[in-house]
Amino acid sequence: MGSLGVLERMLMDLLWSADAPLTANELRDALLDPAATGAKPLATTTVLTVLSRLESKGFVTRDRDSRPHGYTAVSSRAQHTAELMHEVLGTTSDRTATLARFIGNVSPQEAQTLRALLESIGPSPE
Amino acid sequence: MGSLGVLERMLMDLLWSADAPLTANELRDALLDPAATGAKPLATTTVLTVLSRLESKGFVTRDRDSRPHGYTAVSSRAQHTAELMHEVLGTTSDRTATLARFIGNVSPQEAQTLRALLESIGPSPE
DNA sequence: CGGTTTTTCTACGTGTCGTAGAAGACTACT
DNA sequence: AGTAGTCTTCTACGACACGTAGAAAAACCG
Repeated sequence: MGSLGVLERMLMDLLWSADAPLTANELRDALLDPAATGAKPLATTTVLTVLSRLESKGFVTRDRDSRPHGYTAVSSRAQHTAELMHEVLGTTSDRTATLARFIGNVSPQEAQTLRALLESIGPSPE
Repeated sequence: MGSLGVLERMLMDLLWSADAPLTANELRDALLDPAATGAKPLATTTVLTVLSRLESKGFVTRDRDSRPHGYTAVSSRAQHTAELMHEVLGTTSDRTATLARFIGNVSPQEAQTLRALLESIGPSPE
């Protein structure tokens, strides 16, 4: 599946949370900031390599003109996750049954959220 | 993620479609049946190895008493897929936004299905 | 008991990912 | 423009998951 490794995932999380392009060094530093709980410093090249892989997988774009290349997530975290969910859903032939199990496990609040979302998409035909 | 390899997936598909436990040889044969389009025969041991891995991952159980061990999927395909979807959903912090994107991409028919399912789970207030 | 079938153990090749050094390209400052 | 510093690319290696399967051990059947 189009899943991500651990480091890849951490970088994507940072890029998703950022509202502007980030450079490799900014990302490397950001990986140490929070708590620094046993966080070992990564080589910049490590970050660069992973960013390249993410680029070739289509998850990030880089601005090749600005010199410290700025990296940006292609789609939002929500978008990406939703796509993954659809991908997973697509692996089954029994979509309705799957959705039933899926719905059967959401919290009441989320059920409410879903109802609202379905309303907004296309008002329920009475 | 708890995803499966190609062969693992094919075996799970067979087990999910079966209503009775299958043996390794039955599974190996089943992998050739359909079309046989470039399907190369697998060694029985290959199937056994993968089944063992699937067992240790908790996806199948085997009946160790009957002699050609009978293998059975632990949960239905729908159940498994739904769990995967929840797993994916759990990787985001922004669950509502993710659900919004998810709902935004379902077909109208499926939206209808979802409405019905949400109704049955707990009638919409009002 | 002996042959056949089944299971377990072990292993190897490939692909992906984390990791990073070395070399090359680019920027900036003097 | 030249040199020092920074950034990127190239290349590589170890670890792990998975597809693949042989060899050996265990169990079954006649």
